[in-house]
Parts: sequence; C-alpha cells; structure tokens
Amino acid sequence: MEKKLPTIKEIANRLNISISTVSRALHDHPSIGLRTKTQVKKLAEELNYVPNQTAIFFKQGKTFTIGIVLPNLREEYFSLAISGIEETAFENNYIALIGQSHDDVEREKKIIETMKKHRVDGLLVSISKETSSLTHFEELQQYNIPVVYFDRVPDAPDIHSVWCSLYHSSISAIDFLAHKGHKRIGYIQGPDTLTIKNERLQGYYEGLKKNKITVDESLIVNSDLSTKGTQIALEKLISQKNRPTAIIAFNDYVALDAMQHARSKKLKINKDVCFVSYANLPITHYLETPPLASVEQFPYEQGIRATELLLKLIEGKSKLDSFPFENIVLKSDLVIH
Amino acid sequence: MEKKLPTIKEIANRLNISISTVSRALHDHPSIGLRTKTQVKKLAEELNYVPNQTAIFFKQGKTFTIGIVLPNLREEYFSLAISGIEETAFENNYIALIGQSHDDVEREKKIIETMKKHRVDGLLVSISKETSSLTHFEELQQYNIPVVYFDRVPDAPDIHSVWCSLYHSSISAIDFLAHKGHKRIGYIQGPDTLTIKNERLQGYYEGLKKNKITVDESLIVNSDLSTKGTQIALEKLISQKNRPTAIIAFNDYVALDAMQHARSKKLKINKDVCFVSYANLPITHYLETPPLASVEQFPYEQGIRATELLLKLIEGKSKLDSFPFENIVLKSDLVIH
DNA sequence: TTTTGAAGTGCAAACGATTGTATTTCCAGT
DNA sequence: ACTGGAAATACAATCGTTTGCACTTCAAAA
Repeated sequence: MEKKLPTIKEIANRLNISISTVSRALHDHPSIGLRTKTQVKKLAEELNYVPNQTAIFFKQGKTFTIGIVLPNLREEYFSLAISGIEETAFENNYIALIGQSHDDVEREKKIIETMKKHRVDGLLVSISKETSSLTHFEELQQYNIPVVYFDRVPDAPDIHSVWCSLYHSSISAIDFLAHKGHKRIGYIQGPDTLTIKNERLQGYYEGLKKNKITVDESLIVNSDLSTKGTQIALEKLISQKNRPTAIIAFNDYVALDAMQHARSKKLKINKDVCFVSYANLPITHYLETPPLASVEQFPYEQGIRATELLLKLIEGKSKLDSFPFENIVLKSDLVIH
Repeated sequence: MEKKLPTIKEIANRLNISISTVSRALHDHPSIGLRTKTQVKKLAEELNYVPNQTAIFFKQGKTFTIGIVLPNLREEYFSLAISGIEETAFENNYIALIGQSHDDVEREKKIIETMKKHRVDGLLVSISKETSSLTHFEELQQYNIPVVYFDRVPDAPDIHSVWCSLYHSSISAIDFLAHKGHKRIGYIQGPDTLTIKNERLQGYYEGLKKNKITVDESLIVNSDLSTKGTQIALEKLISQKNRPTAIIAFNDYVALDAMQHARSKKLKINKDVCFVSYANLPITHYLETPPLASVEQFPYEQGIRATELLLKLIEGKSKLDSFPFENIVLKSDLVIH
C-alpha cells in the first residue's frame, strides 16, 4: 500500500548518474550538460517527482512558515487581520500556522512552544488579555525567531510592532458628539490589561477638554467585554439621574451588547441615547440603527503591514547587525454611519 | 551573531558520551543508566535544548501538520469552523496551516501545491465556488495525504466528508412560516455550483407540498451572494403585484442584505415581509429585527468532526487496508429567534 | 605527442535525530 | 579466577537534499 514517493536518488539510479548531478540538473546549474539536464527533467516529470521539502527545510534550517498567535479566530476583527496576513505571506511563498490563545497565558505559552518546535521562521502575535510577562516571547530570540506584535501590542520597549493609534480618533469622536450637542458623554472601557497606552481614554479626556466639557468620572465605567459585563456597565450609566445622552463603547461588540440592553430598557437607540464605538466592523453596517460612528482600525491593513515587517526581519536574519526595533503606527479613522 | 542552537550532539560532546545515549536518555529509554539519564537531562535543561523538529519530521516522514483550505477567512461561518479545527488539532498535537482560495480555482491549486510541499499529514477542504474538477485533490492520494471535505462538499463518490444536511430544516422553515399563516413564501437561492444536492430547494418544495401550498416558480430567485445580486433578487420578489409575505434566504448575509434593501423600500421587516435564513450566525442576534428564524448549521462542530475524522485517517495511514469512505452528515436545526 | 583547461560528473560530508546491532562493563554464580 | 549474561553504552546507517571539492573527459593549443 504505502507506495514510496520518487526521490532524487531514484532518478539518479534509473539514469545511472549521480545524485548530485540530478540535483543540479533540476536546479539548472550551469555546469550540467544540456543532454543530461533534459533527460533528468523529463524523468522527473514522468515520475511526478516533487522535492521533499521537509528534507530541504531541515537542511536549510528554514521552513518558509510563519506563526500567527492571537486570542480568537471567531472575532471578525481578527479574521480580517489573518486574512491580510495569509495573503501577504502566501504572495511571498510563506505559509501561515495558526494558534488561538483564547486569552489564556498558559495556552499562549504552549502555542509558542509548538511553533518553536515547528521552527517557524517568524511569529506574528496579538497578545492575550492575560499576558503580562513577555518572557515566553523573549525566549524566541535564542532561536532566532523574530516576533512582530500587532494590534494588541504589549507596552514594552525593544519590540517590533504594528498597531493603530486611537488617540486622535477618540478626540474626533468627542468632537463629533459635542457638535451634535451632547454634553454628557459616557465611556465604557475594556479590561485594564488591554487598554495599552490607553489611548481611548486619553483621547476621551482630551476631547472633553477641547470641547470644554467637564469630566464626570461617574460616566466612565468598565466592562470585561462579556455580554453580562457590558450590561452591568451600561446599567451604571443609564441608571443615573442625569444619564448620558451619548456613550462611547470600547468596541463594536460592546456597543452591540449595550445597545441591545438599552433597547430592552426601553431606550430609543440614537435618540434617547447615542452610541459611538471602535472597530467599525462590517456587521454594524447591517444594523437598522448602527452606532452613529465607529473608529476604523484597519485590521486587514495591520495584518499586511505586520507581515511585511516580519518578512523583512526574516530575510535580513543573517545580517550581522540586527534591524532596529520598528514600530509602525497606523492612523485610525472615525467613520460616520 | 547567528548563535547555533544546542543539539543532541553538543550534549553528547560535553558529557563525553555518544549521541544515541543522549537521545535515549531524553526519551527515558529503559536501557539507560539513571546517572547518565539525569546528567543528560540536567544539561539539556541548562542549554535550553529543544529538539529540532524539522529533523524529526524529515526522518519520520510526518509533520504533525494539517492544512486547511477554504474560500475565505473573513466569513464568520468559516471562522467558526477554523476555530473548531484549530482547537481539535491542537489538542491532538497537530497544528494547522491555512490557505484561502478566495473562490478561485487557480489559487486553490497553488495552495494545494504548497501544502503538498510542506508535507502536511492531511487536508481539510471546503471547496471554492468555482471548483468543478477534483483532480488537484485526487493527486494528493499519491502522496498519501488524506483529504476530508467539510461544509462545501463536492458532489462526488469516494470521498470523506462532513457536512450539515439542510433538507429537514428547510421543511421545518416552511412549516414554521405556514403555521404563521404565510401562503406566499419566496426563496432566494445561491449560485448553482454551491447548491450541492440542493437540499434547501428540495426542502422548500417538500415543505410547500406538505403544507398544501402550490409552488409559484416566480417566487424562486437567484443571488450570486453579492450585496448587489441580492438586491436584484429581492427586487424581483417584492415588485410582484402579489408579493411574498415571507422570504427564505440562502444564508444570513443574503438575509441581511435583503432586509436592508427591503427597509430602504419602506417595507417593515417581519411585518410587511418576514425573513428566515440559514447559518444562524451570532451577528444576527444583535439585530433589532433579526430573521424570524435561521437554520443552524453548526460550523464549529463540523470543524471538530472533520478534524477528528481526518486525524483518524492520518493515524491509520500505515494500516494496509485503507478506511472506507466516511460521510458524516450532521442535522441542522431551525432556531426561532 | 604532450600539455592545458574548461566542461561535465561523481564523491562524500553535512543537516539532527532515531534506532537496530554491536560492543563494553561489571557483577554474580560457579 | 573464570565465565555467563544482563545492563549500559557506542557505532553506524538512515531519512532526501545540497554543495564544496575532486575527478574524468576530451578537444584545442603548444
């Protein structure tokens, strides 16, 4: 049953020439005679010969594989990013391995371990909510595996990263709402570990200041991003005597959960209470009453840029001086719906 | 710069013992003395030794890698499937390579070629819209790479597959609508190549028959699944003098596009015209007026089952008699919203 | 005829690990 | 003290390919 696959050796035997000649013939090495070359190629074709890449990977110490580690494949946001990664990788003859951390550090570590075993040439990482230490990533240096963080980028020096800055769009969001006359603007935050550099909040403060609205800390609430958590957060906002007329949500999912809950509390969306959120996912376009605006974070483009950077690092690996740390920051964009 | 990674040989040299002893020590081979074993393990730990999997893959002719080929990572439906695949694979110490065909056969072929080169142990495939011939998949047999098709399964004999049957749910959908008093029920179909076995349509006919509703072919229209295509399809339905009071859509995306377009035509969703669709994607739960019902196709479970089947085939590869072709058919479920 | 050098091939090592088959060690039984 | 044999370790082949170097041809130049 187990038929053996044709090898270079088989070709050599059949033609009564040496293995090295076959190898060189297949690679169009100049020192091979035309006759031999055509003979070899013909037989290779006939036998349906395909070089054993695992042997080549092994010998060359390169696998043309990059690993993607991210929290979750189900979130549209990440799907878009992966899509960009896969496409860019594939165009450059690399292929992508995937692993979901499910926001669990232990799992993240196991995935890294597996990727290391598989000798990926490089790694693209969006860290889990729980990741506080980067040691499991730093160990990769020892294996000469470059890492580029994207989107959920750790707040650390000496890393390569690609992410989307939210500061200015956050201000724009407040501008947008303020121009519509809103004075009480609530903000539903995400978990602390994710609020890297906390640009959303900083933009929120700055935006209020710019529009001469005094900050009311009771309008800033937290959600753990679960539906339940968001409902509780929303509750805190709308139960106030002087409740906010507009709410900025950590992301579209939070906005959706919040809106649904607000509806169930008999509030008219975008009338009694307006929403603005982050991510600008395609799904929101299908809503009857979508958030008034959403901050586009370009996950697809982030995926592409991150992959391009990673490939650059990989191809330059052998260079004596390593590349300087590169941090690509994309500008986000407030999209009015 | 390029520091060399520790190998088994390095350990052997340092301890002045042979390579094979080191290898066996690390594998807890019984014939290795306790002293040597602990010594070896200690040094391995110290040196941060990690076996070079590429060497092992090569030697063993096995990569513990499975390939996933599907049209598109961005569709939530496929994200869910991949999620199930990745999890199941990872639990079994396999890792997943991904490739998107973008519904283009040429690209599909290139991906297969690349996966073949990478010597994946097996392949999970959801075919592209355009795929009519399976030759590029059949060639994989020569390389002993089993293929399991999932979700978008080709209509061919002698394949392994996992998919979700829609026939009975389609009847249920009509039952559901008929009980609500609907007599004129439209149906927006997908492209022909995708309507494998065309269970949706067969169920539609059967459901109508069962509920003693006469078929009106003008109520059956086609969409190429694009927003535009769906709008045109919907137009054909609602422009009729005696327009349908309910519409069954090929999938949730089609339903969403159709609903949005219907709204723009001043039709009240689920009042003037009701919708029922397929897929039951999480996004529909966030709609103010979701389709009245949607057929759950369990993509996540399909991913799991397909992976389990594939792993069974992989592990049984060496067996002399190959496994009989297995076709796992899951039952879909009409979920009322 | 001998020399020379390019063109064409072959040999063998290397990549890192596994594994069947020696070979050594060393203690117990005689 | 000698031997049998188990326990522990070493040797070497192997997986498929690439590649530096050595070797053979053979025709043209001397």
